[in-house]
Amino acid sequence: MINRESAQEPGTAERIRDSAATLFRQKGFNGTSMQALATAVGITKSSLYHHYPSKQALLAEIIEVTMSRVTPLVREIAQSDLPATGRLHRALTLHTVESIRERDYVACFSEESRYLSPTFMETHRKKKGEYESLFQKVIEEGIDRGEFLEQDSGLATMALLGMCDSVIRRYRPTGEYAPDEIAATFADTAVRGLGARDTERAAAGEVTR
Amino acid sequence: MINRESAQEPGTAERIRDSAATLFRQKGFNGTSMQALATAVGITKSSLYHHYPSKQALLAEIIEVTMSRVTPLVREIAQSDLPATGRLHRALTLHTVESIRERDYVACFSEESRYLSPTFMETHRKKKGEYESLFQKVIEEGIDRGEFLEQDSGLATMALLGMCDSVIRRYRPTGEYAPDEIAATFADTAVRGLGARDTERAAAGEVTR
DNA sequence: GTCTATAGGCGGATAGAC
DNA sequence: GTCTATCCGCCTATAGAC
Repeated sequence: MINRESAQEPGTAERIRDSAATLFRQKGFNGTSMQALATAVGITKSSLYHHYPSKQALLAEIIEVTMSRVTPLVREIAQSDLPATGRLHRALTLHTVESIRERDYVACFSEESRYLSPTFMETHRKKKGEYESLFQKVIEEGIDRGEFLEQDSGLATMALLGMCDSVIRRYRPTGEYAPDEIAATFADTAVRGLGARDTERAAAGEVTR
Repeated sequence: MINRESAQEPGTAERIRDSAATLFRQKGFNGTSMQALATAVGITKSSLYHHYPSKQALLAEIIEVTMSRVTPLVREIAQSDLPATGRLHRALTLHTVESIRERDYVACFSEESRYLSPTFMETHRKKKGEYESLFQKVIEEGIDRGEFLEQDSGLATMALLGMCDSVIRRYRPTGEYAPDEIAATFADTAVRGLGARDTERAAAGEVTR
């Protein structure tokens, strides 16, 4: 049994998905036409519909693939054996690095998912909630153990994920900052923002990706 | 000389602008048709063009109005006589409260400005840079005076503004949090994230709006 | 699996009457 | 300042040949 997906040559469906993610991030979902996508891929507009039943389904697929890939990685960190401070730092670093490394896909997830039709949206909302609750639980544990200051964990989760998500809009690959540098700095600022005592030790458990 | 703009009854141009801001935030610039806007205002599509020459000009006007209103308020705080920590806290609180209170307009500024045509974009980029540099300068002063930890002020500005901007996407007016509460909490988290020693004193200079 | 051709509607914008 | 009528191009999506 050969696993085509994880292998070398990308199939047409995957090339379409990649180009779509890039265009959706650059021009927005509603600013990208199927014609423009077809041109980018190098096939005709009609051929797209052989691989995906609709533009909506294509967006949904991009988002789904992203969630399915990143969620387990964050879950593993969140459920590991470190102090909450270290787990939060590692999870946020991973989240931020992925947001830069796979920015086309992640941008579709965080910026363009609002254009999902009601059917797709329902599924998406649930999975996104589960993903963010991974972070919130770590924050709650950190508060309970006295690693972080007493505070509302919902607002804290909003603040920290909002901060890290912003790299998608603000990061420029030509810029002066390396992805790892940004991710580490953001995670530092984040855990310090919750009132963590020893940011240094938290950073020690950094992910290298 | 009567100032029409600041008075009671909004003219048609202003009603169009308000409706447009609401729709652009909800459905996105490219997801909002001139027909939908006309219906929301209660006039015909053609009548819109008597007040604004194009959809682009309408978006540009919304963004311009927002910048012109908020920038002086932040500038006054940034150039006031408080320690950097207090100035940053007050400025971020104002920024966040405004992002909630005038979310339709601010969302057009922060989320939809990317759809501006090159002509309008150039002007916008400059003014946005000036606005954000107000925050960056306060952060730099805070670092120089030892109020904040030694760090890259550009990344810090990205992180903090990204965090506060996220309320636009994440805040739900039906939610459990009051605007002031969110703004104060975010500002607390932000200045703490830079390593400010006394967040309490910073919060003392809170804005009430 | 890709193509040509086309359906059928909606997009932004304009002309010109009142 | 608002209307009706209209231009024309582009939109998503489908039919059906190869």
